[in-house]
Amino acid sequence: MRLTTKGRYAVTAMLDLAFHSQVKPVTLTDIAARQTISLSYLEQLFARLRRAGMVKGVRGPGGGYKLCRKTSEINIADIISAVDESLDSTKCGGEANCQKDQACLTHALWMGLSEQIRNYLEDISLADLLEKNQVQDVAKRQHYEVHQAIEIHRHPE
Amino acid sequence: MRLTTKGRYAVTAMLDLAFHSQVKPVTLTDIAARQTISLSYLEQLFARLRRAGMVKGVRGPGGGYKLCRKTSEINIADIISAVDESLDSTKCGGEANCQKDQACLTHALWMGLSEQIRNYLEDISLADLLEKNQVQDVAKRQHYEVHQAIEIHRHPE
DNA sequence: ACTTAACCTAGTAAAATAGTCAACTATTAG
DNA sequence: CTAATAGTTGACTATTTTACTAGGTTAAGT
Repeated sequence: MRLTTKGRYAVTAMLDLAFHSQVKPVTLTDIAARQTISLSYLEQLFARLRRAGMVKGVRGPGGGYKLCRKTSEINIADIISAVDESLDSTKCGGEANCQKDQACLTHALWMGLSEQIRNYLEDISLADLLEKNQVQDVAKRQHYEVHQAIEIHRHPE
Repeated sequence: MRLTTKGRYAVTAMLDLAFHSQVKPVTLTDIAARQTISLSYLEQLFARLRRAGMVKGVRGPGGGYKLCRKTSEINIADIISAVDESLDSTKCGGEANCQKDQACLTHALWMGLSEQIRNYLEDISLADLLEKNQVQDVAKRQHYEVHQAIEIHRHPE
């Protein structure tokens, strides 16, 4: 399991979706605006998330995306796996033949680490994250920030 | 702490160095040949490892690199930190202002994960890895593999 | 019909990764 | 001393991944 910014974008978007889609579907346009991620990049990410069966797209006006499962049944490891092409960190895909049909020196190390990270992230669900007060606070602020985003950048000449 | 192939290369090279440098310094040329990493890429990695005070270069004939500390005092997290420029996985470098001076939604998550991974890797020293039989076996095989690399790929016509 | 928003394709800019090349310096064996 | 060794450095190239843009098509609601 690699850890890059791509997975972070996906988790952030899913968290935003989980928070805002309780009533009706959420458009990618909204997520893009709130999380400052480009719309088309979100489309790419959500195409993968949809193929992985994690979200469902609803077309037409009033449409958007919603979660396929409950927030307590969606864990972070799955989200990252869905958007990350090569989810093995061992180069040989667990085949242990990275180098001339031999296990590479650090093969066991990376397998162990990969498992460790996966275990950690599998135990964290979107629901867990939503429960945390800090996240809710941030999300609320992002909800209303538009109205207050002005009047800051005025410095004396 | 990000996890990419770059860090893996560094750990592999350091492990090779730890194994072979017990008597005399090891040249990057040797490591490059054994681990099939390009010499110049190794030079880049070892330049960073040297600046981080983990290895020492010995010039002239019979020279090469050797470890500055004992294998039991070099952990994997330090190696990865040394070669990886941006060792924070939070985009804002722990400043919690990734987005318009606010903590991003997933800030706490990535901080926790980063710490988790670091803890895991800090507890593993080069000595630990060397002790593992599997690693020693592989290293020995790599020592002698040249003599046996033929006669495999003959299949009946 | 018209709008909305998912869905899809192709391309592209920027960054990180991986590797190359060439010049230079310090060391040491002979 | 000299030549060979091997680290040191910087600039440069190629590839891949990441992030984004532009343009469409399709399905659903009004």
